[in-house]
Amino acid sequence: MVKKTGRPAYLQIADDLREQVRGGSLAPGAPLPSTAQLAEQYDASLSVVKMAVGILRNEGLLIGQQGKGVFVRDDESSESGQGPAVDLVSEVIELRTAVRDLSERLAQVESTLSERSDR
Amino acid sequence: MVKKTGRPAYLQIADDLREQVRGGSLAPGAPLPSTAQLAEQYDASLSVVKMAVGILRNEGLLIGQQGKGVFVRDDESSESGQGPAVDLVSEVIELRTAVRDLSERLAQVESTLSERSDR
DNA sequence: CAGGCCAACTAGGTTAACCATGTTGGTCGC
DNA sequence: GCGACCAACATGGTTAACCTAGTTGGCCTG
Repeated sequence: MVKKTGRPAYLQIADDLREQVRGGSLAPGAPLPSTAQLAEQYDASLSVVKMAVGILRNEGLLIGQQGKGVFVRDDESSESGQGPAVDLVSEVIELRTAVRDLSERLAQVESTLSERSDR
Repeated sequence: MVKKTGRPAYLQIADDLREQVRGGSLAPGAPLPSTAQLAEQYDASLSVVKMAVGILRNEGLLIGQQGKGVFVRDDESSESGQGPAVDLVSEVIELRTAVRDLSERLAQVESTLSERSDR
């Protein structure tokens, strides 16, 4: 499953899961496959899957419950008063992570470029 | 250094570093201590330090450069507060600004590259 | 002295193992 | 039947090891 692009596997899986949530393939409140099942699906190790889930958990997109599983964040479950639709929120989160990733990569390119022009 | 609170060590370290950046103790563009040094400072393993740095890197707060070190991001314009539940409208505005900034920087890099390949 | 090579650093990705903790379902004894 | 227990599963945190790759400085050779 993991493509041979330079992008690390755990980010690829995180992107894919984020896309599934945003696209509705994983509905709010729905459980994700277990870590072991995800590892088999993506043909990846348990470690990278745990990393990917950890990222999305950190972003607030997923909520893990020990002993039960990992679930797509549900508005009602997390907070009562809620504003915009989940679609918009997750899309903004996705865009934000994409922008940050691009920003970092560009900064690295710029850095190496300036370094080489100095010498 | 790591307190025995329920909060995991890698989050404690990430919080501490984030606070140092926000408080100016780590100036924009300044390098962080190496992973090994941070591990010694916090009396933690290399793994948890790498996790903490990875989180802040994912947030866009830090930028890692292989072989050199990890640096505090100096670009203040496209950096948005990583606090969750930010107003969606302002978030979109910030993202739009960030995309425009990235486009300009990318164009600059591309032109530099083409000039260089011409000669 | 000049240039190249190499050893010692750096970050970063991946994997595997161990442990803690929580949930669930089935079985066994009463 | 009912309750207690237990095995199997789940997430989550931590650690260690191995590998890739980039940078830097020093040493050695020509």
